[in-house]
Amino acid sequence: MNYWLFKTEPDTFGIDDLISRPHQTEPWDGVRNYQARNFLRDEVAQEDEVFIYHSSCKEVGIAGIATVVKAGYADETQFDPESAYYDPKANRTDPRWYRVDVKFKEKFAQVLPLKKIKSMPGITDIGLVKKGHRLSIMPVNKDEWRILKTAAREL
DNA sequence: GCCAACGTTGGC
DNA sequence: GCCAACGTTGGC
Repeated sequence: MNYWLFKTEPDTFGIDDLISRPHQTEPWDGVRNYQARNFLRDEVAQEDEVFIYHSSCKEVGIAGIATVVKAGYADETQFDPESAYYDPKANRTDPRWYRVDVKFKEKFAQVLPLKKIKSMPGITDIGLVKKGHRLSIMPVNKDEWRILKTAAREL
């Protein structure tokens, strides 16, 4: 089992939106970065766990946890001319963009702030604290997953 | 709104 | 395949 961090802008779709969805489940679509796409297509597996990270908002940080309930499959929005994520160069025989389905698991009482994450001694590997921190889908190693989850629950 | 740190595009 | 120009992300 692997661990991940998915970024989202809560003004558009945050952890509360995930909670209010039918079955508390939502396709994680609209990812349009090749490195992030490769993770979604090749590595994110059913039952993996995911930190839901809120960006570009008042309280930047990790808001909760979701579980992957469906591994990578074609992101339907790439084929939809009405969608903001439409990609005219995409084709169905060889989809360019992928998504997974995630289901809500846990919401922390408070968001674990980015500032705090950066100050934690054991947290040196996660993409948030390194260069290349703009990736919207990033792996989290097992040790840092445990440290961050524990810290978030103790807030 | 600023701007650093990227990623992508396209001319050559 | 290089790289300048351009676009986007995201913290502050």
